[in-house]
Amino acid sequence: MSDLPLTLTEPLRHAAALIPRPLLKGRQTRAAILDAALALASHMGLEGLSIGALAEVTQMSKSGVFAHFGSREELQISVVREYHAKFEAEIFEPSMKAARGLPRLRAMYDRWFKRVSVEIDAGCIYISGAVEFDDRPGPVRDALVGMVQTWHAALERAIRQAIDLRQLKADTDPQQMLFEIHGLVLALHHDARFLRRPGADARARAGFENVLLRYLAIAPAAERSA
Amino acid sequence: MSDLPLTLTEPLRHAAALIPRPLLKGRQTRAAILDAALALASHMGLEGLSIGALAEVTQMSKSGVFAHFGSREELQISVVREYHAKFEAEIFEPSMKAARGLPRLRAMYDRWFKRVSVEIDAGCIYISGAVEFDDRPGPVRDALVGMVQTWHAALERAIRQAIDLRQLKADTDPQQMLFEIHGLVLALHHDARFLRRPGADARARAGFENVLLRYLAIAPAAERSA
DNA sequence: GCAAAAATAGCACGATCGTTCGTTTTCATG
DNA sequence: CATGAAAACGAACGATCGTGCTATTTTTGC
Repeated sequence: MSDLPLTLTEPLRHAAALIPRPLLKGRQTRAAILDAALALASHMGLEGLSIGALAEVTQMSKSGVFAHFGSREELQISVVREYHAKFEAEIFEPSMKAARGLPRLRAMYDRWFKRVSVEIDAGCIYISGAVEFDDRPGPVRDALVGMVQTWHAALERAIRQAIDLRQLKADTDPQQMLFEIHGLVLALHHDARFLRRPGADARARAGFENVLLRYLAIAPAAERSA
Repeated sequence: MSDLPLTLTEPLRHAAALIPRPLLKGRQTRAAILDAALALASHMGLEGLSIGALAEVTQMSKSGVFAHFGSREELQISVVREYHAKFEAEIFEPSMKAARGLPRLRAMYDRWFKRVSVEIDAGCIYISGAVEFDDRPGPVRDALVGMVQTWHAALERAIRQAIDLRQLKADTDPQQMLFEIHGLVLALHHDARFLRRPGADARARAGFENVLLRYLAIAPAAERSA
């Protein structure tokens, strides 16, 4: 029930995994369940996630799985949080090692982009969740919205820094640019996963360069890539 | 079961409604059910569409509703076909009255765009269906893919005509341009319906102009709009 | 209006859903 | 090793799902 503070980053999650403290076995099976739930939700969507199917996959009883979350809704929220944690660890944080401004924005887009297309089989829960819960109020939707906004804010920050560094035109509208970049990722997700059109990732890359071209302060030849 | 030929446009649907021929009452209640199903699927998704809820809404018995389609899957396919018919009638066909090339492309985008954002409450089934069925093989997915491809082909045709008419640069890659435009619509759907961000439609319009700006053969000042 | 046919209702089925409760097993620790 | 707590199980619940059946009602063609 009370599940660590509501912070989006949940910094304690990994710390608790390292220290062999109480680590009451429950926490690690909970993590295992969450792992399976994440995979399941990637294929069936958050709404398609069922406790019965989850119990079968994890070789547990339904009630055993259920006890870890207290309700289906809490399970869904936990899955969203878990996805967010992984997204931050694998997409956001590594990109922060790139230099501020354009290189960092590029790094973010590259990793985001790969997560949506190339990556083996996992569908992006941010995208599928957005469609599933755009009409369905409640805590699951709220959690999803919050985390997507966190990611968008990070992207917008990178854009603003690129403007401040004179890499992008001074009159660039960060939200407009973000909108266009986000559209490319959504189109990639659609074409690659749904239409299964080959070459979608090349078009997403080209699209990014095209967007950049429009907002870039100087000729592309002079740009330095990390 | 056998439900008129498999043609995507189903030209007989309306014709049958006009001629007071057999018009076995079943057809018109079927149409009423389909209407309700369309509204329901717009909110709950195609997977959230249940025969029980549909029976309640239409004030019929479950078996009465069921009899019209023979299976849930066939109901879903019928909903997809119905949506496609409406989409063609309200988006595609009116746009064909615009002049070939750029004006027609603009008309298509405008109507598409309005359908996704402004329009009262109906979520776009092409978009939600794409996410729901990207991982789920079967006839519903096949129907969806076919109809989305039909629409994309129409857009691509308009782009190619604009190239032939020298309105767009000769080296324009139609699929690339389509990809970018499609992304704008998806981003609009996401920002307007999920994030409920105000001004998303303005950004979608601006994005379209930006894409156009890149592929336009001549300076935008010289362009004539219908 | 009558008979044939089509449309709808009523009922029941097996399955699965989320959830509850009481028991049993497993674990962490004195 | 003993003991209390935590974790997992098993069975059952009410609800809803899609889908068969068999009546019953409504519509259609003559």
